[in-house]
Amino acid sequence: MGAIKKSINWRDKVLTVLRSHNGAMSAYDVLGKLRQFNPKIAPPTVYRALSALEEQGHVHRLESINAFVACKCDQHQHAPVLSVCNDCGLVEESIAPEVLSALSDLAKQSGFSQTRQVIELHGQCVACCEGASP
Amino acid sequence: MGAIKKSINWRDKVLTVLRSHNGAMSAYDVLGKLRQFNPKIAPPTVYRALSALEEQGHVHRLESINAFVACKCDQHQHAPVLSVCNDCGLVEESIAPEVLSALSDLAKQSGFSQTRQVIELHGQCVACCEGASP
DNA sequence: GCAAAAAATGATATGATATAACATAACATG
DNA sequence: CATGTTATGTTATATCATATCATTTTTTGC
Repeated sequence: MGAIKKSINWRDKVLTVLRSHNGAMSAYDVLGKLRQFNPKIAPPTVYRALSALEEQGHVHRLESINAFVACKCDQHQHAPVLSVCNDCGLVEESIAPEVLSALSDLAKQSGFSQTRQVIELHGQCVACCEGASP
Repeated sequence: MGAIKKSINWRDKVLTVLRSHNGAMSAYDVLGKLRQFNPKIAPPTVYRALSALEEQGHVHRLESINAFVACKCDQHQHAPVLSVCNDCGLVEESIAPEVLSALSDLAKQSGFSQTRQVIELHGQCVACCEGASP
């Protein structure tokens, strides 16, 4: 009984924020958005939510730009290839079994026991390619 | 006009420091080492040297751990696969044409014009695999 | 040689990213 | 309710990186 302060589920809010963007967001971008609701929210809260979401596969971290993006397929146990457009910031997520198997072969050859793959491409997305070369 | 350098060449020193380590070093690790010679050296100097070395292909940046490693083959135009041992920190560098071509195929399919590839594996190196499973 | 231009380096400050450490609150369970 | 577990809040700080502008060095053209 009594006035129980219900805890806020930051994971859901973080995920909602990420899903409302096409491109990647930094943790502090997310923090900024969340502060619109609760000005007192601190970085660890966001990072904890992001870590949990990443473990669950709802969010991917873009290692090469220190940013995060909502998973768009929500369906895979495999590492995605993340393609980042230099021009518009769009992030495409691809499942690429052939890339992964080539990596497995490589690892096997050198006896490296891989537990995690980071595969990121930088360049121009279709729209920006076309727009840029008239 | 000879190509003789008279000022301190931090690039060479940074490269020497990196080459003297098997694993990756953070920029500030390198900075620490260089301060043994010149206590006044500042972060931008190190980052500038690292950027130049990376452009020249003498150094690779490990995006997923914010660290740097000396290139061991010094011979390629192609993006390497960098495998980082979680246990001992060793970084292996591999040339993997099949991985790259699988990535090219993928990019072509989606119309993404790739200009840079980041491919990093995390796991256990051979030595640590064997050591860890008696 | 020497001055102007270009490149590299030095120095200060700050921005951006991320986590350690500990406190408090919520919740499940016997 | 006591207890253990997990999530969240809070403070502080660690870590990574660059903007900016001053100074020095190197190159270039004569």
